[in-house]
Amino acid sequence: MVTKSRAQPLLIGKLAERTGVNIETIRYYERVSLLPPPPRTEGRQRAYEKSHVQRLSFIRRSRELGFPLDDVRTFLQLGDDGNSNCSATKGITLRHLADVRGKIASLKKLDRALKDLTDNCRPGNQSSCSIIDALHSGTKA
Amino acid sequence: MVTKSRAQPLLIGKLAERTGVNIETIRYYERVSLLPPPPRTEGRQRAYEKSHVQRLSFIRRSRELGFPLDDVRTFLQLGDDGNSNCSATKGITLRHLADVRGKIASLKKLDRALKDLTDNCRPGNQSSCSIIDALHSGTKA
DNA sequence: GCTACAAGCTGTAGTGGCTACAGATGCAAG
DNA sequence: CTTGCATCTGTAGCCACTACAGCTTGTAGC
Repeated sequence: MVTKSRAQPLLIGKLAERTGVNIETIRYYERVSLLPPPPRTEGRQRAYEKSHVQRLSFIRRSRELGFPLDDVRTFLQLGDDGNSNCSATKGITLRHLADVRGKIASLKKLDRALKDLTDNCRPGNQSSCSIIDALHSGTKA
Repeated sequence: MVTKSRAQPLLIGKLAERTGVNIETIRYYERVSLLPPPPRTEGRQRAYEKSHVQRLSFIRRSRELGFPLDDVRTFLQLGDDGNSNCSATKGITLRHLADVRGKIASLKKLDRALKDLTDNCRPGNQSSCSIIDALHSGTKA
């Protein structure tokens, strides 16, 4: 068994497997300049290295936290510049948190409205439907 | 003062004003067969009637409740068929409600994770940023 | 009638963040 | 040599709009 002194590059399928990111998505990230174009093999296949695994994992974790790609790009640039400008990062994160909370609030309103609608709906009893009626009349329940 | 025995048709701008739906959106709804093509004036401008106001308001209320256009289309068809099939309507609404609740749940997870991230972040103290660090290392806080 | 200008028209492209092809290569095993 | 999988490029589709370019129609004032 020969021990390799250097890790050899990963083809895109392996990178996808290690990071849990779809192959098509990886190529998409390259196209939109989130992931730098990797070196290629002789046969023009992408040959990734450790740094790509790290960068892509970073992107994936950011996406799992719901950051838009533009924010992820900013995070990456801050990192690349050496100064991971902390207050800028915090600002972005706080804005995103506010956004998430706004979405929760409006979804909760929907939840209540939809619950009212279904609670008042008893199919089979009458010819009309209270949900359809509500949508027609503009009343909330 | 002459009283008109029939309401005269609305041009698209007036319909938009009355229903609160964007003009471009109205034309879009026509294109995707949510709103039937209205008769036209001599100059080929859309001339809407009361029924269009009602139908468009129905769509707007459905959209405010977050129903996808396909669901709205189904609701409208049920109405057009005369039998506003109540159990079908309720089924769609319950599915949508479940969807909304799923979204709330995942946004709440995001909320917690983002809050942890920002709580632990105190800019200015050190050169690195705990948020960026967390995104790199994959820890939750 | 003429001139502005508003309002309407059609058709197309862009948004975000992927995802799904089609059709052409690359590459390793049998 | 062939099979069959992986990868390649480029394009189109998803959702529900929104924005724009470039045109025609309608209206109000002079």
